[in-house]
Amino acid sequence: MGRGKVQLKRIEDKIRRQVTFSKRRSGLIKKARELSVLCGVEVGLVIFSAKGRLYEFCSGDSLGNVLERYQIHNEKEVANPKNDKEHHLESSGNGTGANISLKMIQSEVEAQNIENLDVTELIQLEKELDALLREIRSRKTQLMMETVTALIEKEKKLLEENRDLREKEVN
Amino acid sequence: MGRGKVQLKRIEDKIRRQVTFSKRRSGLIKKARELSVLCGVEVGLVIFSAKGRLYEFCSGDSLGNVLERYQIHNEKEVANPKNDKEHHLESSGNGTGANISLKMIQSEVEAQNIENLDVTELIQLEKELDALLREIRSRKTQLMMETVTALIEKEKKLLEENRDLREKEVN
DNA sequence: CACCCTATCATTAGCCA
DNA sequence: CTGGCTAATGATAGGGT
Repeated sequence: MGRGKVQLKRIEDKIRRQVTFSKRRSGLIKKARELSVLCGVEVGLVIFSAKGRLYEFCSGDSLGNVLERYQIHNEKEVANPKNDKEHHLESSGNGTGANISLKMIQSEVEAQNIENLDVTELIQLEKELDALLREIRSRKTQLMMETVTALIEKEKKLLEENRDLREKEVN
Repeated sequence: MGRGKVQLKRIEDKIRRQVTFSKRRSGLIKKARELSVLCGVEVGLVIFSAKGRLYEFCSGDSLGNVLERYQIHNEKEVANPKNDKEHHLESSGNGTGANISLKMIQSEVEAQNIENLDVTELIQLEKELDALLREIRSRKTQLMMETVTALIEKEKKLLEENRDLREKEVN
C-alpha cells in the first residue's frame, strides 16, 4: 500500500518506523475488531511498542482468560495508585487539568449515549481519553515522587523532634 | 474490500461467515507479522473460532513466550517485595532479576563488540533489553509503592512514639 | 473447505501543512 | 508528534473449480 512497495524487513529510519507503527497499529486493531464483529469470534491482540507501551484489543470475555494477565498487569498500574491517592496522596495539588478533563468527559459521555455518537465524535472522545490517560500516568509518577519526598522530610522532622524529646526526658 | 462494501455487523449467512473468517484471519495474521517485522515490536494475537479452535500469531517464538514474560514478571513482583521492603529509595539495587539480567547482558555486550553481532543476535539482544526495560519500569513503580507504604507506617510509629514522649514530659 | 480469479474497496507510504 | 492528502499497493467479497 502507499506510494512504494513494502519490504518485509525492519524499517531503519526511526521517524518512518514510528509513523508506520502508529498507522499500522490502528489498522491492525481495526482489522481485529472487524474480524471479531463480522465473524462473531473472539480476538485478542497485544502490541508492545519499542518503548514498552502496551496496546491491546480484546473482543470478548472468554478470551479474557488469556488476556487476564495483561489486565492484571494494567490493574497493578492503574488500580494501586488510585487506592493510595485516596489514602495519602490527596494532600498535594488537586484540581488538576486531569480532573477537569475527566469531569468534562464524564458529563459528555453521560449526556449522550455512546451508541448515539458518530464516528467523528467517537474519534474525538477517543483522543481525549487517550490524552487523559497519558496525563494521568504522568501525573501519577509526579505525585508519587512528591509524596515520597514529603514523607521523607516529615520523617526527618519527626526523628529530630523525637530526639529532642528524648534529650529532654534525660534531663 | 472486494466486490461489495462491508457492513460492520455480524455476517448472518453461515457459509459466507466461515469463508470470510478464513480469509480475514490469514489477512489479520499477515498484518500482525508485518507490523512486528517492519516496526520491530512484539505482537501477540489469538483468535478463537466459533467452534473454539485457536489460531495464534506471535512475533517471538510462541505466544506463551510473550505472555510468559508477564507471568515471570508477576512472579518476581510477588516473590521479591520481602527483600526490598526495608530499603528506602537510596538503598535499592541488590540481586534482583533485573540486575542479574543486566549483568548477563552487559558481559555479553562487552564480550563481543556490537558491530560484530549479526541480525539474529541483535534481535535477541534487543528483545532482552526491551524486556529488561519493561521490567525495570514496573519494578520502579512497585518499589515506589512499597516505599510510600513503608514510610507511612514509619510515620505512624514515630507519631505514636512522639505522643508517648510528650505525655511523659507532661507528667 | 482450500485455492484461484478479479473487480472493488481498504489501507497506507510518502509528503506536506 | 497529529492530521490530511493521494497515488499505489494490498486485501477481499463474490463467484467459480
